[in-house]
Amino acid sequence: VQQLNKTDILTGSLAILDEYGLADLTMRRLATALKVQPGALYWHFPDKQTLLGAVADRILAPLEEPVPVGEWADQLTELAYRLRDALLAHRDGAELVSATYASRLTTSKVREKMVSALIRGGLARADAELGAYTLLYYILGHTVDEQSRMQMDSAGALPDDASPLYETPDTTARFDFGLQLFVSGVRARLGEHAR
Amino acid sequence: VQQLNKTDILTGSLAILDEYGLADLTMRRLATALKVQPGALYWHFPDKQTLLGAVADRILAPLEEPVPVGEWADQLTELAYRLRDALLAHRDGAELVSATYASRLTTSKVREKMVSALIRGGLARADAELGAYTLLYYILGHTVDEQSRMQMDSAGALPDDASPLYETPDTTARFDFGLQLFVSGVRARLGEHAR
DNA sequence: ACCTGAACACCGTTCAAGT
DNA sequence: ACCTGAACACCGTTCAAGT
Repeated sequence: VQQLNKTDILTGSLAILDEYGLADLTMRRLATALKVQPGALYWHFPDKQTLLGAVADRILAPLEEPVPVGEWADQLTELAYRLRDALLAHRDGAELVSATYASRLTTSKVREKMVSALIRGGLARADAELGAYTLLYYILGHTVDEQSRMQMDSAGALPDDASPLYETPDTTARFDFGLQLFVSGVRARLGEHAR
Repeated sequence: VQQLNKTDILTGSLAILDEYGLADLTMRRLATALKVQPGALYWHFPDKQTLLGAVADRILAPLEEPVPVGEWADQLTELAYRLRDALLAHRDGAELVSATYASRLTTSKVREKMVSALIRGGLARADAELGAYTLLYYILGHTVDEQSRMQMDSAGALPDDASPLYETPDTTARFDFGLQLFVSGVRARLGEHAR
């Protein structure tokens, strides 16, 4: 740890994120962890927002992997699961991405891949764009909720086996519900009914 | 403005929100606006989070109004539009609600009304609950995006008539797309095809 | 080019003490 | 019961000055 570079800063950011959460990911704490003065970070990144954007990119890196060929609906489902997995892979990952990716989402690779899948499915370009946004909003919203609940539960140290029975225990099934609802909606729009 | 009460505080909060935005809605600025010391606010609200929660409730108050009788899909559409309108009625309204309502959403009236509509439509209770979440996530995500874009545009003071042509100008139509996609998805799940 | 030292202008929250 | 005064423990950001 002699010469600071962007990669070190991002790695340090993810370490703090995973161990202490988004609220503790401050420029000053990050600087301390990197054994550097707070001002040093500003030589590499213009401001905190930009840094968080770069962290978000790192979190979403697994989505660069090409999705296997197949039916459009399967590809879409695959993309959705990958996105959710990437967000869940880091503490507060969903919150960070949805907070910093608000408008940058427009230029994200995931979105483009979803659009292509929808176009191959038969949607017009304009509809495919709107559809991709719809799915993205759902995935982010659901995952932020799921993750915050997970963390609340583990922090609450639930009284023994009193796990929340009132909820479907299988969060993946819950996620899949909305996902399949979306796919069904697209199918209906395409005039398909079978499957 | 002699004796401070919760209502005054909430009204003052909304005033700051509308005029300066969520970032400027701080306990200290609020106190100054109310001609009071910051500590005074803590006699009425335990912390900022709770205060913001109460502000969110005020923003969503219009949704208490009973929704007219009709087909379930129409009721759902009506609820969705009302929610969006309520969020758009205040600067950063969508952001504030989606940030503070993360888990409180579970106990919101809107959600319950959506659930009832979906049950009347024919979904099982468990599916109706999941469906309501799905719709809610979409509405919040879409509206946060829409509102932030609105504010970026008006701040950017677009070079004359160079309004964003690359996007569907009608944001309501964009919103409706995802909404109808959702309704179609539910219909498909119900085994309906007509309409 | 890259970082330190030190400051600036803020935050949310607490709490004794006043009325 | 309700609020003030004053502090505590933080923030993000800037920038002259050092190497």
